[in-house]
Amino acid sequence: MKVMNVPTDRLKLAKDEFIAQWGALGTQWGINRTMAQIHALLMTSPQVMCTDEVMEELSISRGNAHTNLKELVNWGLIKMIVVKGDRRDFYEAEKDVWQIFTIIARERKRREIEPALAILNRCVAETKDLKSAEAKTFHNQVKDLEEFVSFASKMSDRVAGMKHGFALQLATKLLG
Amino acid sequence: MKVMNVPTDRLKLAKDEFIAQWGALGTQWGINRTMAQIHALLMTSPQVMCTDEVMEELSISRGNAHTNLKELVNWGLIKMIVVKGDRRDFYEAEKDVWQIFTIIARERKRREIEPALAILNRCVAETKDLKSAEAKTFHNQVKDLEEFVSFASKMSDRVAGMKHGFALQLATKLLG
DNA sequence: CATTACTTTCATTAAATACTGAAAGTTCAG
DNA sequence: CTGAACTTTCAGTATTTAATGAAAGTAATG
Repeated sequence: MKVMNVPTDRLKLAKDEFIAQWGALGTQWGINRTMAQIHALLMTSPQVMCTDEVMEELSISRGNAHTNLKELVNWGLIKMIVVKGDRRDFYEAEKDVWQIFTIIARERKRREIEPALAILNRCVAETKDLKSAEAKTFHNQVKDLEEFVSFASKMSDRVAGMKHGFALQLATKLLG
Repeated sequence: MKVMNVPTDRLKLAKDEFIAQWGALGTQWGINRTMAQIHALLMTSPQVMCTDEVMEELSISRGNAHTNLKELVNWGLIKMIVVKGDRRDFYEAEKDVWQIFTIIARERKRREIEPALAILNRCVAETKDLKSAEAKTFHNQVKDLEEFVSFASKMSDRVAGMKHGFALQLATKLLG
């Protein structure tokens, strides 16, 4: 095996650390460990990678690599790349942080906010005409929640739809 | 058993639906089902409730109820209430949606953003002085992430620290 | 059309997470 | 003190979620 020079070795250590920790974080985020690790790996890889390289690098099975690569493609966080003259599928991560942010925001909205809104709307509608004090408490609370979540949802669209520069400008004003 | 009138029955149905669905949603949010259900139950309850009432209502064990009530108190989403002349602990949920939002934002920041920042900072520092092209790619990507996450963290503080009215005003301008 | 080089699926196994219920702990009243 | 009424803990169990690896599928090549 090739003896690595010091800088490369330190890079490898930092990268492995990053991948491992990002994976652990993923679980906090409701994303599975492997998916987060693959994302970290591809995001910091200067080249596109094929399935076998990912398997090798992370010591995971083919099925696992495949499932999670597909899921990342689904989210839009990575793209499949065809290299001509090569049958293998290669993958490349989106690297622009603002893009990554908008993709994650969109996906979280779809998975977390929209179902919540659906439930809230239904519960508001189902109790609109009830007259008891208890029913009114319930109805009002759910309506407040519904209004807030609906509002948050619109805000999220608005912010994620901005160009990076504009968002930054707005935010700077806000922080200033 | 008492025969319920129609409105009460419809309320019960809506409430059960709300609790069940909110619980299911909780799992998407990385919160466990029971914790989300208890939260939904207390948030829409006109009165404070004791452990046994929660157990009864949700058909869960004492241990489970206890653990999750504690966790909700920890988050600050519910408060323990002492009723004098009664040894039992009662619980009451925070009902103001803006308060709920700021509590959840704070908690998510603590659990999701801060650990991420710690890792990113470390990886940036560890690769600052490496010279290879690959190291530079890694360093730059991680630095971009670090800057973005740090920025998002500050934004989150700023927004969650606002008074509801002010946030609303700002947001209205943004949406308008 | 048969071989090769890959991708995809899926039944099984493993790991992580949540729940139960009984036992131990605490507090207070008599 | 003692017992009653409640809270807290935790070992064991159940449920849920993720990973494996082998088998099946697909498509390009000669």
